[in-house]
Amino acid sequence: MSEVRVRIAPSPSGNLHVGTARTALFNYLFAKKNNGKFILRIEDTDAERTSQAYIDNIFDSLKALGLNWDEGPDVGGDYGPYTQSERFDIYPKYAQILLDKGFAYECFCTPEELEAEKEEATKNKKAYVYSKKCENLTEEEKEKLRKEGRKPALRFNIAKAQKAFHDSSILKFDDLVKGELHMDTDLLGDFVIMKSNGTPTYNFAVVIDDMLMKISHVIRGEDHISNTFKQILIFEALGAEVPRFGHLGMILAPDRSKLSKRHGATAVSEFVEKGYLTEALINFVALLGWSPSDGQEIKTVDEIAQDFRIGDVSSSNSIFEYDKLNWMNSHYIKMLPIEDLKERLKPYLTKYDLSELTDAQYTRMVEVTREPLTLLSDITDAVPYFFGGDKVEIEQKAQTEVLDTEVSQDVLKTFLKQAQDWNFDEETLHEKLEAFRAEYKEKGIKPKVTMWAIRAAVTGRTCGADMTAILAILGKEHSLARVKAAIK
RNA sequence: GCUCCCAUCGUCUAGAGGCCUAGGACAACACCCUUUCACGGUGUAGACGGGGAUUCGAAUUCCCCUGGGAGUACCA
Repeated sequence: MSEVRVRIAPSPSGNLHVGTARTALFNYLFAKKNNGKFILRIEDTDAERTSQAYIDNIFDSLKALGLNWDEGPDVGGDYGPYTQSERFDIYPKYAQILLDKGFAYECFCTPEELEAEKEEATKNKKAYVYSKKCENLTEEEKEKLRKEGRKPALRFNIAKAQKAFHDSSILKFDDLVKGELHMDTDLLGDFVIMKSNGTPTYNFAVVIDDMLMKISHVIRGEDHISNTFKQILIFEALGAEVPRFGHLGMILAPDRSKLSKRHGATAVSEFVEKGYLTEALINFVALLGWSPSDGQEIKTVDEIAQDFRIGDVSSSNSIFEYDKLNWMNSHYIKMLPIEDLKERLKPYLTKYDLSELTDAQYTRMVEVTREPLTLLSDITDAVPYFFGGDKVEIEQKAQTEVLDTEVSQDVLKTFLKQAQDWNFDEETLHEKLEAFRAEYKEKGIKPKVTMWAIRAAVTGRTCGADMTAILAILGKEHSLARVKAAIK
Protein backbone atom coordinates (compact mmCIF):
# COMPACT_ATOMS: atom_id res chain seq x y z
CA MET A 1 0.00 0.00 0.00
CA SER A 2 1.28 3.44 -0.82
CA GLU A 3 1.32 6.19 1.76
CA VAL A 4 -1.76 6.51 3.93
CA ARG A 5 -3.31 9.92 3.51
CA VAL A 6 -6.63 10.73 5.11
CA ARG A 7 -8.53 13.93 5.47
CA ILE A 8 -11.26 15.66 7.35
CA ALA A 9 -13.19 18.04 5.14
CA PRO A 10 -15.57 20.17 7.14
CA SER A 11 -17.84 22.71 5.59
CA PRO A 12 -17.59 26.01 7.47
CA SER A 13 -21.31 26.59 7.65
CA GLY A 14 -21.32 26.18 11.41
CA ASN A 15 -19.07 25.57 14.39
CA LEU A 16 -17.27 22.24 14.56
CA HIS A 17 -19.93 19.65 15.36
CA VAL A 18 -19.14 16.75 17.72
CA GLY A 19 -20.05 14.38 14.92
CA THR A 20 -17.44 15.98 12.71
CA ALA A 21 -15.03 15.85 15.60
CA ARG A 22 -15.54 12.11 15.89
CA THR A 23 -15.01 11.64 12.17
CA ALA A 24 -11.88 13.74 12.45
CA LEU A 25 -10.73 11.62 15.38
CA PHE A 26 -11.15 8.33 13.54
CA ASN A 27 -9.27 9.72 10.57
CA TYR A 28 -6.56 10.98 12.87
CA LEU A 29 -6.33 7.62 14.65
CA PHE A 30 -6.16 5.78 11.36
CA ALA A 31 -3.38 8.05 10.13
CA LYS A 32 -1.44 7.70 13.39
CA LYS A 33 -1.74 3.96 13.46
CA ASN A 34 -0.59 3.64 9.87
CA ASN A 35 2.12 6.28 9.89
CA GLY A 36 0.08 8.31 7.49
CA LYS A 37 -0.81 11.94 7.03
CA PHE A 38 -3.90 13.66 8.39
CA ILE A 39 -5.09 16.49 6.19
CA LEU A 40 -7.52 19.31 6.82
CA ARG A 41 -9.45 20.67 3.88
CA ILE A 42 -12.07 23.37 4.10
CA GLU A 43 -15.04 22.79 1.82
CA ASP A 44 -16.44 26.23 1.31
CA THR A 45 -17.82 26.05 -2.19
CA ASP A 46 -21.11 27.43 -0.93
CA ALA A 47 -20.14 31.03 -0.30
CA GLU A 48 -23.58 31.84 1.08
CA ARG A 49 -23.21 29.70 4.17
CA THR A 50 -19.53 30.15 4.80
CA SER A 51 -18.03 32.51 7.34
CA GLN A 52 -14.55 33.18 8.65
CA ALA A 53 -15.76 32.84 12.21
CA TYR A 54 -16.74 29.24 11.52
CA ILE A 55 -13.41 28.53 9.90
CA ASP A 56 -11.63 29.86 12.98
CA ASN A 57 -13.89 27.83 15.20
CA ILE A 58 -13.08 24.65 13.27
CA PHE A 59 -9.34 25.29 13.54
CA ASP A 60 -9.51 26.10 17.24
CA SER A 61 -11.74 23.18 18.14
CA LEU A 62 -9.66 20.63 16.26
CA LYS A 63 -6.51 21.94 17.91
CA ALA A 64 -8.12 21.96 21.34
CA LEU A 65 -9.01 18.31 20.84
CA GLY A 66 -5.42 17.55 19.99
CA LEU A 67 -6.22 16.55 16.43
CA ASN A 68 -3.37 18.29 14.71
CA TRP A 69 -3.18 18.09 10.96
CA ASP A 70 -0.10 17.58 8.81
CA GLU A 71 -1.38 19.56 5.87
CA GLY A 72 -4.04 22.21 5.76
CA PRO A 73 -4.95 25.78 4.90
CA ASP A 74 -2.80 27.28 7.63
CA VAL A 75 0.18 24.92 7.64
CA GLY A 76 0.28 24.35 3.90
CA GLY A 77 1.58 21.19 2.23
CA ASP A 78 2.51 19.88 -1.19
CA TYR A 79 -1.02 19.53 -2.46
CA GLY A 80 -2.55 22.90 -1.69
CA PRO A 81 -4.39 25.08 -1.62
CA TYR A 82 -6.44 23.35 1.05
CA THR A 83 -9.45 25.62 0.82
CA GLN A 84 -11.84 24.77 -1.96
CA SER A 85 -12.79 28.32 -2.79
CA GLU A 86 -9.14 28.87 -3.69
CA ARG A 87 -9.25 25.93 -6.05
CA PHE A 88 -12.08 27.08 -8.29
CA ASP A 89 -9.83 27.36 -11.32
CA ILE A 90 -8.85 23.71 -11.27
CA TYR A 91 -12.28 22.09 -11.41
CA PRO A 92 -13.34 23.20 -14.91
CA LYS A 93 -10.25 21.55 -16.31
CA TYR A 94 -11.35 18.16 -15.08
CA ALA A 95 -14.94 18.82 -16.03
CA GLN A 96 -13.70 19.36 -19.56
CA ILE A 97 -11.91 16.02 -19.50
CA LEU A 98 -15.14 14.28 -18.57
CA LEU A 99 -16.94 16.20 -21.25
CA ASP A 100 -14.35 15.18 -23.83
CA LYS A 101 -14.49 11.56 -22.77
CA GLY A 102 -18.25 11.62 -23.04
CA PHE A 103 -18.79 10.99 -19.32
CA ALA A 104 -20.49 14.33 -18.89
CA TYR A 105 -22.91 16.43 -20.86
CA GLU A 106 -24.40 19.87 -20.79
CA CYS A 107 -27.84 20.25 -19.29
CA PHE A 108 -30.02 23.24 -20.07
CA CYS A 109 -33.00 22.27 -17.99
CA THR A 110 -34.52 25.02 -15.91
CA PRO A 111 -35.32 24.58 -12.22
CA GLU A 112 -38.98 24.53 -13.21
CA GLU A 113 -38.53 21.70 -15.66
CA LEU A 114 -36.60 19.71 -13.08
CA GLU A 115 -39.23 20.41 -10.49
CA ALA A 116 -41.90 19.09 -12.81
CA GLU A 117 -39.95 15.87 -13.38
CA LYS A 118 -39.67 15.38 -9.66
CA GLU A 119 -43.35 15.91 -9.07
CA GLU A 120 -44.17 13.44 -11.78
CA ALA A 121 -41.96 10.86 -10.11
CA THR A 122 -43.52 11.40 -6.71
CA LYS A 123 -46.96 11.13 -8.24
CA ASN A 124 -46.10 7.75 -9.73
CA LYS A 125 -44.38 6.63 -6.53
CA LYS A 126 -41.16 6.19 -8.43
CA ALA A 127 -37.70 7.16 -7.34
CA TYR A 128 -36.75 10.41 -9.00
CA VAL A 129 -34.07 10.00 -11.61
CA TYR A 130 -33.13 12.76 -14.00
CA SER A 131 -34.72 12.12 -17.38
CA LYS A 132 -31.48 12.60 -19.32
CA LYS A 133 -33.45 14.94 -21.53
CA CYS A 134 -30.30 16.87 -22.42
CA GLU A 135 -28.00 13.90 -22.96
CA ASN A 136 -28.23 13.89 -26.70
CA LEU A 137 -28.84 17.51 -27.65
CA THR A 138 -27.39 18.42 -31.03
CA GLU A 139 -24.98 21.31 -31.43
CA GLU A 140 -27.73 23.34 -33.07
CA GLU A 141 -30.11 22.77 -30.19
CA LYS A 142 -27.46 23.73 -27.68
CA GLU A 143 -26.60 26.82 -29.67
CA LYS A 144 -30.23 27.83 -29.76
CA LEU A 145 -30.60 27.38 -26.00
CA ARG A 146 -27.45 29.37 -25.41
CA LYS A 147 -28.77 32.20 -27.53
CA GLU A 148 -31.84 32.27 -25.33
CA GLY A 149 -29.46 33.11 -22.56
CA ARG A 150 -29.53 29.74 -20.87
CA LYS A 151 -26.39 28.73 -19.06
CA PRO A 152 -25.80 24.99 -18.96
CA ALA A 153 -24.89 22.92 -15.97
CA LEU A 154 -22.76 19.83 -16.43
CA ARG A 155 -24.15 16.43 -15.61
CA PHE A 156 -22.27 13.23 -15.05
CA ASN A 157 -23.39 10.34 -17.20
CA ILE A 158 -23.82 7.55 -14.68
CA ALA A 159 -24.88 4.79 -17.02
CA LYS A 160 -22.07 5.46 -19.42
CA ALA A 161 -19.42 5.35 -16.71
CA GLN A 162 -20.94 2.31 -15.08
CA LYS A 163 -21.02 0.45 -18.39
CA ALA A 164 -17.49 1.42 -19.21
CA PHE A 165 -16.05 -0.04 -16.01
CA HIS A 166 -18.51 -2.65 -14.74
CA ASP A 167 -20.37 -5.68 -16.00
CA SER A 168 -23.80 -4.81 -14.70
CA SER A 169 -25.57 -1.78 -13.31
CA ILE A 170 -24.66 -2.92 -9.81
CA LEU A 171 -21.69 -1.07 -8.35
CA LYS A 172 -19.90 -2.62 -5.38
CA PHE A 173 -17.11 -1.61 -3.11
CA ASP A 174 -15.53 -3.03 -0.01
CA ASP A 175 -16.17 -0.68 2.86
CA LEU A 176 -13.53 -0.50 5.61
CA VAL A 177 -16.11 -0.75 8.34
CA LYS A 178 -19.24 -2.17 6.79
CA GLY A 179 -17.87 -4.71 4.38
CA GLU A 180 -19.27 -5.03 0.87
CA LEU A 181 -21.75 -2.35 -0.09
CA HIS A 182 -23.65 -2.28 -3.34
CA MET A 183 -26.01 -0.11 -5.27
CA ASP A 184 -27.94 -0.23 -8.50
CA THR A 185 -26.53 2.75 -10.35
CA ASP A 186 -29.62 2.96 -12.55
CA LEU A 187 -31.31 4.46 -9.52
CA LEU A 188 -28.71 7.16 -9.05
CA GLY A 189 -29.58 9.63 -11.78
CA ASP A 190 -27.21 11.84 -13.70
CA PHE A 191 -26.19 14.41 -11.15
CA VAL A 192 -24.79 17.87 -11.70
CA ILE A 193 -21.05 18.19 -11.34
CA MET A 194 -20.66 21.81 -12.43
CA LYS A 195 -23.37 24.30 -11.63
CA SER A 196 -24.49 26.72 -14.31
CA ASN A 197 -22.62 29.43 -12.46
CA GLY A 198 -19.38 27.61 -13.13
CA THR A 199 -18.69 26.33 -9.62
CA PRO A 200 -18.37 22.64 -8.84
CA THR A 201 -20.88 20.71 -6.79
CA TYR A 202 -19.82 18.88 -3.68
CA ASN A 203 -19.61 15.44 -5.25
CA PHE A 204 -17.33 16.68 -7.99
CA ALA A 205 -15.07 18.95 -5.96
CA VAL A 206 -14.52 16.20 -3.41
CA VAL A 207 -13.35 13.75 -6.00
CA ILE A 208 -11.02 16.18 -7.71
CA ASP A 209 -9.53 17.25 -4.40
CA ASP A 210 -9.19 13.74 -3.03
CA MET A 211 -7.56 12.70 -6.25
CA LEU A 212 -5.17 15.61 -6.41
CA MET A 213 -4.37 15.41 -2.71
CA LYS A 214 -3.67 11.70 -3.13
CA ILE A 215 -6.14 10.73 -0.43
CA SER A 216 -5.80 6.99 0.14
CA HIS A 217 -8.66 6.35 2.55
CA VAL A 218 -11.88 8.26 2.94
CA ILE A 219 -13.39 7.80 6.39
CA ARG A 220 -16.65 9.65 6.93
CA GLY A 221 -20.22 9.34 8.13
CA GLU A 222 -22.59 6.80 6.61
CA ASP A 223 -24.75 9.64 5.37
CA HIS A 224 -22.24 9.69 2.52
CA ILE A 225 -22.75 6.14 1.34
CA SER A 226 -24.88 7.09 -1.64
CA ASN A 227 -22.39 9.79 -2.57
CA THR A 228 -19.64 7.22 -2.56
CA PHE A 229 -21.12 5.36 -5.51
CA LYS A 230 -21.26 8.55 -7.52
CA GLN A 231 -17.76 9.48 -6.51
CA ILE A 232 -16.27 6.10 -7.37
CA LEU A 233 -17.64 6.46 -10.88
CA ILE A 234 -16.06 9.88 -11.27
CA PHE A 235 -12.70 8.56 -10.08
CA GLU A 236 -12.96 5.79 -12.64
CA ALA A 237 -14.09 8.08 -15.43
CA LEU A 238 -11.07 10.23 -14.74
CA GLY A 239 -8.79 7.23 -14.80
CA ALA A 240 -7.78 7.96 -11.21
CA GLU A 241 -7.04 5.48 -8.46
CA VAL A 242 -10.11 4.98 -6.31
CA PRO A 243 -9.42 5.43 -2.60
CA ARG A 244 -10.68 2.98 0.01
CA PHE A 245 -13.83 4.11 1.79
CA GLY A 246 -15.03 3.57 5.32
CA HIS A 247 -18.40 4.69 6.62
CA LEU A 248 -19.06 5.33 10.27
CA GLY A 249 -22.43 5.07 11.97
CA MET A 250 -23.99 8.34 12.98
CA ILE A 251 -24.18 9.92 16.39
CA LEU A 252 -27.80 10.28 17.45
CA ALA A 253 -29.49 12.20 20.24
CA PRO A 254 -31.17 10.23 23.05
CA ASP A 255 -34.46 10.44 21.16
CA ARG A 256 -32.74 8.75 18.22
CA SER A 257 -33.01 11.76 16.02
CA LYS A 258 -30.13 13.73 14.61
CA LEU A 259 -28.13 15.50 17.29
CA SER A 260 -29.24 19.09 17.04
CA LYS A 261 -29.52 22.35 18.94
CA ARG A 262 -32.67 21.38 20.74
CA HIS A 263 -30.77 18.55 22.44
CA GLY A 264 -28.30 21.01 23.90
CA ALA A 265 -24.73 21.53 22.84
CA THR A 266 -23.67 20.25 19.44
CA ALA A 267 -20.48 22.18 18.77
CA VAL A 268 -17.22 21.27 20.45
CA SER A 269 -16.82 24.88 21.49
CA GLU A 270 -20.17 24.81 23.25
CA PHE A 271 -19.11 21.81 25.27
CA VAL A 272 -15.94 23.62 26.23
CA GLU A 273 -17.88 26.68 27.31
CA LYS A 274 -20.12 24.50 29.44
CA GLY A 275 -17.09 23.22 31.28
CA TYR A 276 -16.22 19.98 29.52
CA LEU A 277 -12.57 19.13 29.12
CA THR A 278 -11.54 18.44 25.55
CA GLU A 279 -9.65 15.38 26.81
CA ALA A 280 -12.86 13.95 28.19
CA LEU A 281 -14.91 14.87 25.15
CA ILE A 282 -12.56 13.24 22.70
CA ASN A 283 -12.17 10.16 24.90
CA PHE A 284 -15.92 9.84 25.19
CA VAL A 285 -16.53 10.28 21.51
CA ALA A 286 -13.89 7.66 20.72
CA LEU A 287 -15.93 5.15 22.68
CA LEU A 288 -18.89 5.74 20.43
CA GLY A 289 -18.32 2.94 18.01
CA TRP A 290 -14.94 1.80 19.23
CA SER A 291 -13.85 -0.06 22.32
CA PRO A 292 -10.41 -0.71 23.75
CA SER A 293 -9.04 -4.24 23.58
CA ASP A 294 -7.86 -4.10 27.20
CA GLY A 295 -11.14 -2.80 28.60
CA GLN A 296 -9.43 0.31 29.88
CA GLU A 297 -11.70 3.10 28.70
CA ILE A 298 -9.84 6.11 29.97
CA LYS A 299 -7.22 6.75 27.36
CA THR A 300 -5.44 9.57 25.61
CA VAL A 301 -5.81 9.94 21.88
CA ASP A 302 -2.29 8.64 21.34
CA GLU A 303 -2.95 5.58 23.47
CA ILE A 304 -6.10 4.91 21.50
CA ALA A 305 -4.19 5.23 18.26
CA GLN A 306 -1.94 2.33 19.28
CA ASP A 307 -4.94 0.09 19.78
CA PHE A 308 -7.04 1.36 16.89
CA ARG A 309 -8.20 -0.68 13.95
CA ILE A 310 -10.74 0.75 11.58
CA GLY A 311 -12.25 -2.68 11.00
CA ASP A 312 -13.14 -2.89 14.70
CA VAL A 313 -15.31 0.19 14.56
CA SER A 314 -18.98 -0.53 15.00
CA SER A 315 -21.11 -0.09 11.93
CA SER A 316 -24.23 0.89 13.79
CA ASN A 317 -25.37 4.27 15.01
CA SER A 318 -24.74 5.27 18.58
CA ILE A 319 -26.54 7.54 20.94
CA PHE A 320 -24.87 10.47 22.59
CA GLU A 321 -25.78 10.14 26.28
CA TYR A 322 -24.49 12.71 28.72
CA ASP A 323 -24.26 10.31 31.68
CA LYS A 324 -21.04 8.74 30.63
CA LEU A 325 -19.57 11.93 29.28
CA ASN A 326 -20.27 13.58 32.62
CA TRP A 327 -18.68 10.73 34.52
CA MET A 328 -15.67 10.90 32.28
CA ASN A 329 -15.40 14.63 32.66
CA SER A 330 -15.45 14.43 36.43
CA HIS A 331 -12.88 11.70 36.21
CA TYR A 332 -10.60 13.89 34.14
CA ILE A 333 -11.10 16.78 36.54
CA LYS A 334 -9.92 14.54 39.36
CA MET A 335 -6.92 13.37 37.38
CA LEU A 336 -5.75 16.72 36.08
CA PRO A 337 -2.46 18.04 37.54
CA ILE A 338 -3.34 20.66 40.12
CA GLU A 339 -1.54 23.55 38.42
CA ASP A 340 -3.31 22.76 35.19
CA LEU A 341 -6.66 22.57 36.91
CA LYS A 342 -6.07 25.87 38.70
CA GLU A 343 -5.61 27.58 35.36
CA ARG A 344 -8.56 25.92 33.67
CA LEU A 345 -10.85 26.84 36.52
CA LYS A 346 -10.06 30.54 36.38
CA PRO A 347 -12.52 31.40 33.61
CA TYR A 348 -15.28 30.17 35.88
CA LEU A 349 -14.14 32.16 38.90
CA THR A 350 -14.33 35.63 37.46
CA LYS A 351 -17.12 36.67 39.79
CA TYR A 352 -14.76 36.27 42.74
CA ASP A 353 -11.75 38.31 43.72
CA LEU A 354 -8.99 35.76 43.50
CA SER A 355 -6.53 38.22 45.00
CA GLU A 356 -8.17 37.55 48.36
CA LEU A 357 -6.34 34.24 48.34
CA THR A 358 -2.64 33.51 48.28
CA ASP A 359 -1.53 31.01 45.69
CA ALA A 360 -1.20 28.40 48.42
CA GLN A 361 -4.73 29.06 49.57
CA TYR A 362 -6.07 28.93 46.05
CA THR A 363 -4.27 25.64 45.47
CA ARG A 364 -5.74 24.14 48.60
CA MET A 365 -9.18 25.44 47.74
CA VAL A 366 -9.04 23.74 44.38
CA GLU A 367 -7.73 20.55 45.94
CA VAL A 368 -10.59 20.29 48.37
CA THR A 369 -13.37 21.34 46.03
CA ARG A 370 -12.49 19.39 42.89
CA GLU A 371 -13.96 16.06 44.00
CA PRO A 372 -17.63 16.63 43.31
CA LEU A 373 -17.19 18.67 40.14
CA THR A 374 -18.79 17.28 37.03
CA LEU A 375 -18.12 20.33 34.89
CA LEU A 376 -15.39 22.90 35.32
CA SER A 377 -18.17 25.44 35.54
CA ASP A 378 -19.51 23.74 38.66
CA ILE A 379 -16.70 25.43 40.55
CA THR A 380 -18.55 28.73 40.40
CA ASP A 381 -21.22 27.67 42.83
CA ALA A 382 -18.95 25.49 44.88
CA VAL A 383 -16.70 28.15 46.34
CA PRO A 384 -18.44 31.40 47.26
CA TYR A 385 -17.69 31.00 50.96
CA PHE A 386 -13.95 31.10 50.40
CA PHE A 387 -14.38 34.76 49.58
CA GLY A 388 -15.78 37.75 51.41
CA GLY A 389 -13.58 37.77 54.50
CA ASP A 390 -15.55 38.15 57.71
CA LYS A 391 -18.85 37.98 55.94
CA VAL A 392 -20.65 35.07 54.37
CA GLU A 393 -24.08 34.71 52.88
CA ILE A 394 -26.23 32.29 54.85
CA GLU A 395 -28.56 30.10 52.86
CA GLN A 396 -32.13 29.79 54.04
CA LYS A 397 -31.79 26.11 54.74
CA ALA A 398 -28.60 26.54 56.74
CA GLN A 399 -30.28 29.19 58.88
CA THR A 400 -33.54 27.44 59.68
CA GLU A 401 -32.42 23.85 59.81
CA VAL A 402 -29.09 24.34 61.48
CA LEU A 403 -28.26 27.72 62.95
CA ASP A 404 -31.68 28.27 64.48
CA THR A 405 -31.44 25.11 66.54
CA GLU A 406 -30.42 25.16 70.17
CA VAL A 407 -27.76 22.51 69.69
CA SER A 408 -26.09 24.53 67.01
CA GLN A 409 -26.03 27.65 69.05
CA ASP A 410 -24.48 25.72 71.90
CA VAL A 411 -21.88 24.15 69.63
CA LEU A 412 -20.97 27.50 68.15
CA LYS A 413 -20.52 29.19 71.52
CA THR A 414 -18.28 26.41 72.74
CA PHE A 415 -16.38 26.33 69.48
CA LEU A 416 -15.79 30.06 69.55
CA LYS A 417 -14.45 29.88 73.08
CA GLN A 418 -12.14 26.95 72.42
CA ALA A 419 -10.93 27.89 68.99
CA GLN A 420 -9.58 31.23 70.20
CA ASP A 421 -6.56 29.30 71.39
CA TRP A 422 -6.07 27.07 68.36
CA ASN A 423 -3.59 27.38 65.57
CA PHE A 424 -5.53 27.35 62.33
CA ASP A 425 -3.26 25.04 60.41
CA GLU A 426 -4.88 21.89 59.09
CA GLU A 427 -2.99 19.49 61.27
CA THR A 428 -3.92 21.21 64.51
CA LEU A 429 -7.44 21.83 63.33
CA HIS A 430 -7.86 18.18 62.48
CA GLU A 431 -6.84 17.07 65.96
CA LYS A 432 -8.78 19.72 67.82
CA LEU A 433 -11.91 19.20 65.80
CA GLU A 434 -11.76 15.47 66.38
CA ALA A 435 -11.59 16.05 70.11
CA PHE A 436 -14.32 18.63 69.84
CA ARG A 437 -16.65 16.18 68.13
CA ALA A 438 -15.83 13.52 70.68
CA GLU A 439 -16.74 15.89 73.45
CA TYR A 440 -20.17 16.44 71.97
CA LYS A 441 -20.63 12.81 71.14
CA GLU A 442 -20.40 12.11 74.86
CA LYS A 443 -23.34 14.41 75.31
CA GLY A 444 -25.25 12.46 72.71
CA ILE A 445 -24.74 14.85 69.85
CA LYS A 446 -23.79 13.18 66.62
CA PRO A 447 -20.50 14.22 65.06
CA LYS A 448 -22.22 15.34 61.94
CA VAL A 449 -24.57 17.58 63.84
CA THR A 450 -21.64 19.22 65.55
CA MET A 451 -19.92 19.83 62.26
CA TRP A 452 -23.07 21.06 60.63
CA ALA A 453 -23.26 23.93 63.05
CA ILE A 454 -19.75 25.05 62.29
CA ARG A 455 -20.24 24.52 58.57
CA ALA A 456 -23.43 26.51 58.48
CA ALA A 457 -21.89 29.38 60.40
CA VAL A 458 -18.67 29.53 58.42
CA THR A 459 -19.89 28.66 54.93
CA GLY A 460 -23.56 29.52 55.14
CA ARG A 461 -24.33 26.11 53.74
CA THR A 462 -25.20 22.63 54.86
CA CYS A 463 -22.71 20.90 52.66
CA GLY A 464 -19.44 21.58 50.96
CA ALA A 465 -15.75 20.82 51.10
CA ASP A 466 -13.80 19.36 53.98
CA MET A 467 -14.42 21.57 57.00
CA THR A 468 -10.90 21.39 58.35
CA ALA A 469 -9.50 22.66 55.09
CA ILE A 470 -12.07 25.41 54.83
CA LEU A 471 -11.20 26.76 58.26
CA ALA A 472 -7.50 26.61 57.49
CA ILE A 473 -7.87 28.40 54.18
CA LEU A 474 -10.12 31.06 55.64
CA GLY A 475 -7.89 31.54 58.66
CA LYS A 476 -8.74 32.09 62.26
CA GLU A 477 -9.82 35.68 61.99
CA HIS A 478 -12.40 35.29 59.23
CA SER A 479 -13.63 31.95 60.49
CA LEU A 480 -14.28 33.11 64.02
CA ALA A 481 -15.82 36.35 62.85
CA ARG A 482 -18.34 34.32 60.93
CA VAL A 483 -19.02 32.08 63.88
CA LYS A 484 -19.54 35.10 66.06
CA ALA A 485 -21.97 36.56 63.60
CA ALA A 486 -24.01 33.37 63.61
CA ILE A 487 -24.42 33.31 67.36
CA LYS A 488 -27.64 34.87 68.54
C1' G B 1 -42.75 6.63 -2.02
C1' C B 2 -37.99 4.62 -3.67
C1' U B 3 -32.89 3.11 -2.37
C1' C B 4 -29.19 1.99 1.08
C1' C B 5 -27.37 1.04 6.06
C1' C B 6 -28.08 -0.88 10.99
C1' A B 7 -30.15 -4.23 15.11
C1' U B 8 -26.74 -7.68 22.49
C1' C B 9 -28.77 -4.75 29.35
C1' G B 10 -31.87 2.25 29.74
C1' U B 11 -26.93 3.98 27.13
C1' C B 12 -21.80 2.83 25.04
C1' U B 13 -20.13 -1.88 24.06
C1' A B 14 -17.34 -7.35 24.48
C1' G B 15 -18.83 -11.47 21.67
C1' A B 16 -16.31 -13.53 14.68
C1' G B 17 -20.83 -21.82 15.99
C1' G B 18 -19.62 -24.91 21.44
C1' C B 19 -15.06 -21.07 26.37
C1' C B 20 -22.09 -17.53 27.18
C1' U B 21 -26.31 -20.22 33.18
C1' A B 22 -23.84 -13.58 27.55
C1' G B 23 -18.54 -10.11 30.07
C1' G B 24 -17.24 -4.75 31.06
C1' A B 25 -18.27 0.65 31.56
C1' C B 26 -21.92 4.67 32.59
C1' A B 27 -26.61 5.34 34.75
C1' A B 28 -30.06 2.95 38.67
C1' C B 29 -30.64 0.55 43.40
C1' A B 30 -28.64 -1.49 48.20
C1' C B 31 -24.91 -1.72 51.75
C1' C B 32 -20.03 -0.08 53.70
C1' C B 33 -16.73 4.13 54.61
C1' U B 34 -17.63 9.17 56.51
C1' U B 35 -17.52 15.93 59.73
C1' U B 36 -21.87 17.31 55.22
C1' C B 37 -22.14 16.90 49.72
C1' A B 38 -19.18 13.92 47.23
C1' C B 39 -15.09 10.32 46.22
C1' G B 40 -14.11 5.40 47.00
C1' G B 41 -15.33 0.14 48.05
C1' U B 42 -18.70 -4.16 47.84
C1' G B 43 -23.01 -6.09 45.92
C1' U B 44 -28.09 -6.30 43.29
C1' A B 45 -31.06 -5.67 39.17
C1' G B 46 -30.79 -5.34 33.87
C1' A B 47 -30.07 -7.47 27.02
C1' C B 48 -29.17 -11.33 22.40
C1' G B 49 -36.50 -7.33 18.59
C1' G B 50 -39.91 -11.49 16.36
C1' G B 51 -40.41 -15.83 13.17
C1' G B 52 -38.37 -19.47 10.18
C1' A B 53 -33.90 -22.20 8.09
C1' U B 54 -28.85 -24.56 8.40
C1' U B 55 -26.32 -27.43 12.34
C1' C B 56 -25.31 -32.52 17.06
C1' G B 57 -25.07 -27.31 18.74
C1' A B 58 -26.52 -20.18 16.98
C1' A B 59 -26.11 -13.91 20.20
C1' U B 60 -22.74 -15.52 16.37
C1' U B 61 -24.53 -18.13 9.32
C1' C B 62 -28.94 -17.51 5.76
C1' C B 63 -34.10 -15.76 4.71
C1' C B 64 -38.58 -13.05 6.01
C1' C B 65 -40.94 -9.54 9.23
C1' U B 66 -40.54 -5.54 12.53
C1' G B 67 -38.05 -1.39 14.35
C1' G B 68 -34.43 2.56 13.88
C1' G B 69 -31.22 5.62 10.87
C1' A B 70 -29.55 7.77 6.29
C1' G B 71 -29.87 9.28 1.17
C1' U B 72 -33.10 10.83 -2.49
C1' A B 73 -30.70 19.19 -4.57
C1' C B 74 -27.38 23.40 -9.84
C1' C B 75 -26.44 22.10 -0.08
C1' A B 76 -22.19 20.14 1.73
